[in-house]
Amino acid sequence: MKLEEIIKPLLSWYEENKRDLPWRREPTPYHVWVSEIMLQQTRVEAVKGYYERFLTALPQIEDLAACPENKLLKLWEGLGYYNRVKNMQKAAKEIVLKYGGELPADYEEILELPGIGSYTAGAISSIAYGLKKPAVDGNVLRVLSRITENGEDILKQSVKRRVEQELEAVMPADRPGAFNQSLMELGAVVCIPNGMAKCQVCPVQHLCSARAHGTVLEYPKKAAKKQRRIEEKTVLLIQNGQEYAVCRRPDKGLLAGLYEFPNMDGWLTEEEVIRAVEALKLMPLHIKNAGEAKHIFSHVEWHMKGYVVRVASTEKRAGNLLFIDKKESKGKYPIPSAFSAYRKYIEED
DNA sequence: AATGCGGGGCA
DNA sequence: TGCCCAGCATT
Repeated sequence: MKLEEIIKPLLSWYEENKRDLPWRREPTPYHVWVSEIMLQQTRVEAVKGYYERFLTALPQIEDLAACPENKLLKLWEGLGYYNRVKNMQKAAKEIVLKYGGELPADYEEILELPGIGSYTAGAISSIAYGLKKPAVDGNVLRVLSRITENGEDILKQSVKRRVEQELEAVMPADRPGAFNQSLMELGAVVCIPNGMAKCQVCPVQHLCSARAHGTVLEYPKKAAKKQRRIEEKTVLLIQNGQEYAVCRRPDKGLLAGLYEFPNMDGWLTEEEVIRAVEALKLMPLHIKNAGEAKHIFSHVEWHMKGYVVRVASTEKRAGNLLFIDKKESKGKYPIPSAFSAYRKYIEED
């Protein structure tokens, strides 16, 4: 099978079957960029709402460059991988300074921007600028590994690099964006990752080696993942009248720069919690169990026990704690989904 | 080359 | 529960 045989059937199929997605309506470089960053390791359905809200709040690259960080993270709250949006703002500032507020129409220059790797650079180059550059993501690697029955580990960088070279050599110069999207679209709706691939409706089924041999479900091959570690935490919902305590996480590492409820490593007893609160120069009045919760990240699990602690204090700050008003703070502080089980304790009554 | 980085949907 | 998702940066 020659790789270029897939081009015509894929393009025809794509024109007939492509989904109506928000970022396909007006594919300006900025729009394509925002959508591609949001779509990194994130499903289309999860992105749709965020995409519309983000562009309504920040319609131009200049708006993104000038946005305060808390507002920026708030727009991303719940989407995950928060470095994506921080890098996007860094890039926006560079674009304003160096390129007059427009993304450069050049693959290598786009690739230099923070948060943009070969996939995203290829997607922007091909979809927004019509440049002949491949956009090889997980979908593309899966589809091609099945068509060619290639048993190499698609997580290896070397495999991705070779696929990029092979595609660039054969992809159509007149419709690079449609070609790239046709491969991804096929992976998303036909040659799907979980469950049964819909080979009966596949436009390249006659070219697919795995289909011919009944081995579709054996591809793609991937190396086994490392096991997650487990962390036990005690989460405090510290209430002082109409205010509750939050603190900002460090600038590096997990959930960097987001806000959280004060918490400590390990499971503390009520007595230990009382003493910990006193150590913060707060006077505990009452403590109540807030139950257990679990949150799973890709590389770690949090097993949390929560306590509601009512305190007496006139301080706005205690240590690195920040007491914020239940009403006034509404929508201001980005708090990750890991704490969603405990939000109800600090919402308005 | 290996690891860190979120969150949710689905088999 | 485990797997995967329109990946990238850092080490």
